[in-house]
Amino acid sequence: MDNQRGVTAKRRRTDLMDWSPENCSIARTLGILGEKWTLVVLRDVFGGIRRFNDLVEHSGVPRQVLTNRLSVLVDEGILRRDTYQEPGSRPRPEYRLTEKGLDTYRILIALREWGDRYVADPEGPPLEHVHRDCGAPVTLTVRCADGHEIHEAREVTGRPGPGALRRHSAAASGTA
Amino acid sequence: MDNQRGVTAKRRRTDLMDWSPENCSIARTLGILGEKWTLVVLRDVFGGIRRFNDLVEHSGVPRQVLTNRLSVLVDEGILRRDTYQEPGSRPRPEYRLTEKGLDTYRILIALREWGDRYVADPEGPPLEHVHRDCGAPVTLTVRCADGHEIHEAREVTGRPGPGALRRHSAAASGTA
DNA sequence: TTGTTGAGTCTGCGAAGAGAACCTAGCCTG
DNA sequence: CAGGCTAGGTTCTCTTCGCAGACTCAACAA
Repeated sequence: MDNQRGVTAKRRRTDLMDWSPENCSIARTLGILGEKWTLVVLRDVFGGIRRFNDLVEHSGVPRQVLTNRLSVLVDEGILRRDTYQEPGSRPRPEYRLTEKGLDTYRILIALREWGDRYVADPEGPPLEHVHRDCGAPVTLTVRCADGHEIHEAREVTGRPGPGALRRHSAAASGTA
Repeated sequence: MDNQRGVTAKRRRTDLMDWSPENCSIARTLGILGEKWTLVVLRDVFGGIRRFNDLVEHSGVPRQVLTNRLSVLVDEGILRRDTYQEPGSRPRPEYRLTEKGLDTYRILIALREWGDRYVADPEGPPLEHVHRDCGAPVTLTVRCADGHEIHEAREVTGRPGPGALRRHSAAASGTA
């Protein structure tokens, strides 16, 4: 349906438009972690809060939503249900991070760093991530495989990877 | 920083329980970026897709939701509404990242990395972030201020920062 | 004037979220 | 062994949000 002008494409489309977003890792990750309270729950579990009521109390998640999120996270293998028993109480479940769950820490650090920069109160950030061994605050660094350190978003660009899929509907603009 | 022995709190509460999550940078960031489609929109804008219909088509966001998200992002100063004019058409708005918006790239990279590792198809990831200058793929590194490179979540721990607020309800455990 | 195009609104239904009350095991005390 | 306590959910109701698809609106072109 492109009324070709001969030379210039009718619209200046980005390359990205030709690639399907259906298997995008970002979208898939958000499909698991992107629900409204999920990352808040993970934040608290990282902080050592592992029990249902503590999570309700601290994170402010509605109980029903927490029930739901916890079971999704367990199903996805991000949390695992463990059992603890306080003396004089019956055994109860607590929620702990799996390896897969632990690996979300970069996401949480990235969110915190952005928030510290743009939406923190003037007194400063309320939470710091520090190196357990030396106590120094940790930060994310972006680096390329050639060892260059990257400081600005503009230095980074996206390109289709090995699993990229062409879109069916995209009538490729003649470019090979 | 361990719980004082003398007190033996009735429950083994984490320190974190005593700190209010109300000014948490992660939660605030999620309050802005955490809606279901917001980061998908940003992903596409990073990829150079800037026009309403292109975003609808590529990202699959429902039009109404896109309208809403774009205006939130503009209000928050993450996107800015710019004007373009195709020859023979009237001026129309396009959406571009501000500095604040560009700075979300670490979040997107963190999400992609996690997704590539845990939810990608066997063919490999569909999208790569590469260094614009040298073409090498970029990755996130976690490092502490003392220069140690961190490879595991367990090496990182959280602690209250300068802006941390005690919770009203938390009966402080005697620690000054 | 009419048609076209990009960028949105309008409408209506179903799904999801927010609160608050209620239920359910074990353990303990009387 | 009845009754209460407690942590961890369920159930219920109400409101909001998401979503698809049709519709509107403002230049510009013919």
